[in-house]
Amino acid sequence: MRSYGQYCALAKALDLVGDRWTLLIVRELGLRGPSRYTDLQHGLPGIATNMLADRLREMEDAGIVRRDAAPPPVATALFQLTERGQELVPVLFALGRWGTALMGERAEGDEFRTHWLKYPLEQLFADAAPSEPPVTIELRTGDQPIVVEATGGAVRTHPGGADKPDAVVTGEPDVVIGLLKRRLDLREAKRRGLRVDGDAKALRRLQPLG
Amino acid sequence: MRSYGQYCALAKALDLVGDRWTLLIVRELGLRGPSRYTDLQHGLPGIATNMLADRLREMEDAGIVRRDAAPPPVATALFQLTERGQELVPVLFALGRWGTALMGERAEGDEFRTHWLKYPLEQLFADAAPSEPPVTIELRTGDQPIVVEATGGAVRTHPGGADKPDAVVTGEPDVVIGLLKRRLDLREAKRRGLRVDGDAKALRRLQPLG
DNA sequence: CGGCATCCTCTTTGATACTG
DNA sequence: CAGTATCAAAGAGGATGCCG
Repeated sequence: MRSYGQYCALAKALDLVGDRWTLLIVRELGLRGPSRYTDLQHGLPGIATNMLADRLREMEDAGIVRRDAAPPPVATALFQLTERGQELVPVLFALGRWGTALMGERAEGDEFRTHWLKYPLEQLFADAAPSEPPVTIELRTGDQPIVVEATGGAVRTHPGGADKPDAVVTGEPDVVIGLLKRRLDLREAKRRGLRVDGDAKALRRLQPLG
Repeated sequence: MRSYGQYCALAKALDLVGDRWTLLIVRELGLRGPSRYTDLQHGLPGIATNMLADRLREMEDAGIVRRDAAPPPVATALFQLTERGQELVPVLFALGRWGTALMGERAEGDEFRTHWLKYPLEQLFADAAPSEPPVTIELRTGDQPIVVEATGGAVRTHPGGADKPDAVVTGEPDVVIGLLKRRLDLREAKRRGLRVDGDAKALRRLQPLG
């Protein structure tokens, strides 16, 4: 990106991260930690392969990304955020929070990856009953399942299936999100193809913030 | 901007505000309030006139900007942020804070406008002596003077000259900023052409945060 | 003068094919 | 797997013209 040529902190920040795709690459690296090139491509549907290569090089030059040779069994390059790059995560939170208002119906053709839910779930929800025993909810709604845990006041997630979940929620991403954010009630969500197995009351532990 | 086509809050936000210049236009409108087209141009050195017109139209469609006909004596259009647009201000703060680390020497050819200092001064400084009487400092460093007031724990600014300032600081923007952020001491700043008239100790009231 | 619209050039992006 | 090469399309930048 050509520089804005303005002696202003915001403009200087945009000189480095204002390019198309750059902040989404930061999102991927923030969510996944050290990642292979192909994993990044999978998490960035729609990106052209030369774009990803260009951006990673520029971000390396900007001191946001570091490229390491992976240890022997893997033998491939791994990309990860530098410390300076990690400091961009609060920026993602601020922009993402602003963007949640835009997460209504899923537009036709919109891609979805389950791991994108991590930051929203952990940032924009609280555990409604901090003193109760933890609950575990498995969401099945994208390319892979994700486990959501409400424990001690906070919400944590990790990819994959749960061992003995209190509830399993299956459905389209926009319906699952609509239910969690309480824009849809359970009846309406079910009408839209959602299924809840196990204890539906466990869902009440996920308290939308803001 | 073409959509990323990703059902993700961050991607949806960037669909609306990820275009070149868009966030800087939000900065201007946030700093100035309702503004005329030409005032926006002045605060956005380097923007092409068609760019500004295009972006304002897109931002209007996106619900971020409202265009009003000004009341009779002015008889020109005024642009301002909608409520939704104002909600972007925390995003500017997050990105700007990240960008402050990039505010070292002013690169040759970098433009500067004094009013850009408002958010940094108010967000990134505190009043070091909340219980002391207020102090007023006038900065003369860009296209116009700006008054910085430390009062009751907080820092406030407004454009223009002060009535009876405790101190007046004159110099190049990067030197003034370096002094306030304490990357330069007074001796070094003076060597770089800075002048302080009045009570230099008043400057101690401006306490850099973070 | 304020507020754009047009025209043209140059750069960036995107799609696809190909390679070590 | 991890990119590079190529080419077409879209977007940005700059100059200038127009109109109330």
